[in-house]
Amino acid sequence: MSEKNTKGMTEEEFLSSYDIKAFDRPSVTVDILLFTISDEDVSNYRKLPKKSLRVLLIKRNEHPYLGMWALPGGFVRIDENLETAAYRELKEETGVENAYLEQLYTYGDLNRDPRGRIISTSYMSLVNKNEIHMHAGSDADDARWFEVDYQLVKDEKQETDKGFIENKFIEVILTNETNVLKSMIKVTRTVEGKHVSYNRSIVENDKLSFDHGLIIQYGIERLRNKLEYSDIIFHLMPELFTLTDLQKSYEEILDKPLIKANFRRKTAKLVTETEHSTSDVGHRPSKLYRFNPSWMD
Amino acid sequence: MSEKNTKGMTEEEFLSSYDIKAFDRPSVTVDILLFTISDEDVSNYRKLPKKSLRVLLIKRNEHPYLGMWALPGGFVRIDENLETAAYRELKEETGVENAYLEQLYTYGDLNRDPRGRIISTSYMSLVNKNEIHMHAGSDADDARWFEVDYQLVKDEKQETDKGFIENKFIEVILTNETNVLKSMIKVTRTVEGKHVSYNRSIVENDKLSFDHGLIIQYGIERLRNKLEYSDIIFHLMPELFTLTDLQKSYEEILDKPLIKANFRRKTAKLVTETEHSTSDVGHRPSKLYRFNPSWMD
DNA sequence: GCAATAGTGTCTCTAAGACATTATAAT
DNA sequence: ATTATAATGTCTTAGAGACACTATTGC
Repeated sequence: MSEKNTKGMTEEEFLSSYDIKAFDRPSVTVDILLFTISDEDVSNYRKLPKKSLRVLLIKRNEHPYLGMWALPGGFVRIDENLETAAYRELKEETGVENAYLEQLYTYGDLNRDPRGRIISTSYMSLVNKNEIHMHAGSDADDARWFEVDYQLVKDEKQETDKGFIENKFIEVILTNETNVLKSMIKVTRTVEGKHVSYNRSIVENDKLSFDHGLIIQYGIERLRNKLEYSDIIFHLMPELFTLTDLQKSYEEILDKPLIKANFRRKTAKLVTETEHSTSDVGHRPSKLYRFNPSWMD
Repeated sequence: MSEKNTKGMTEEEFLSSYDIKAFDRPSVTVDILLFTISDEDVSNYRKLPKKSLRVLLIKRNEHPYLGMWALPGGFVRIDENLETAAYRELKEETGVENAYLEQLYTYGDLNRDPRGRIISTSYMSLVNKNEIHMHAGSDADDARWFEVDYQLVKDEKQETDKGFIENKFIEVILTNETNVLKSMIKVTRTVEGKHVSYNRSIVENDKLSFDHGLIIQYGIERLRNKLEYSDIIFHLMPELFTLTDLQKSYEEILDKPLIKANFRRKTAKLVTETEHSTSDVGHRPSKLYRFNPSWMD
């Protein structure tokens, strides 16, 4: 097209004279919230192992937050897509190449990073523990899995003259053999007449870097919601699994018990029975199932 | 904390020597997807007006995409939060100050903007038509509402050796007294074994700038989903409304008819009856309701 | 009376939830 | 036989969906 702008310039003329660096720009990073489910050790030979939801964190070996724990991530290169950057970081930290990856939210507050104005897009990734081959990357000499604990601590509601303010305090506790990290998140819902607004902030932070507590809390919420209406759980499962495994995984993430018969009815269309079954488990063996990706039809 | 890094620097020393501009950085913009619902003119004195979902677009008066239509938005300043930038742009373009605003998605593909590497975070805003006082801003001499039409044109599924590929073609048509804009979006779902991936791309674009067709399509999907489990519809409604108004608004967004009695049962807890009612409508008057923000309890 | 919308009653069907019963492996 | 899990049956209840019927206004 050879249309001209108000200064009589064609598109080519405009673009060649356009200096995108004339304005000061923020830096952009990606942060990866990598979840997996693993089995805890069992005491009794005939008992099944308990499932535990875990998140991968990296011990920072540089300022700021030196020695504290952070989500894997890093700067987006000028010549790579946002999603490509996320996949690259994921691979650098975990060796996983084809993992499920979903964009979560972009954090852009002014003072979230002491190094300067840094905007970060967070991604959630789900992997099955068996498919990970960890090898510490260049800026990650210390990557570890942390067990996730999530609970609503307080839910208060104050009446105001025009409506009300509701504050939910959610505590996220991340545990490891040697570390306990905590973050308390305040989710505020302000209602004034028909105007509603939400705000999330960190009110307490223990050994977690940046605003990563916020990202983790948001990610857990997203994961829980998506469990109810999507099939993402299967990214956390191995190729073959028992229905009890599947149920325990749901229960661990949602943090509530489910009734077996009902659970099986609801998930029946999502899975396909295979020829295989468990053996040597100290009790009745269980059929193994696999995910049925055509369940939507 | 006075811990030192591997080079023996304290945090202060590190930060003062840290040059965040050493790496080339992208530019960051926000784009606002502003929806409203308006009444179409009526022919018959006793008939109610039809509802129509509309989106605000701005005619570009500069390269690139000179003369085409784009979402309102602009560069994020180095000294403002991401959300603040979105609110600022929204106010500049529409005069609306307290509107509902929700982050949608961040687009970061390499070649989405011919001016250079630009990453854009999109926001969805919902306003009631009565509360808008339009006044064209500096780089927006031409802001107009477009009626939104959205339809699934084709849904094809091909078997592959390891699974299948599903392509959905969705056409978004934006109409105005003088313009018809179109965008065809392809949503691809690739299933290979248990690995599933999604991809969205524009396959046809008529008079719409950048990847804005993609943003609009995604926004409509988000809006539809949220209608089902949240109360955002009320941001599109006036202070007082009839249940029929509310129902027609749902129907317009979801693009399907609802059954009155069922609709009223389901929305009953979301609203409060008032003393007021309509009058001079050429048929039985209707009670007016208002949103009940405490419906969650 | 009529056109158009307002508002309510009720039947059916499905799915969620709760609970109970039977089955089968390892020791 | 005991223990722990596997697998299925069935009753109840809540809610979605479909449809029918009555009510009220302006002209």
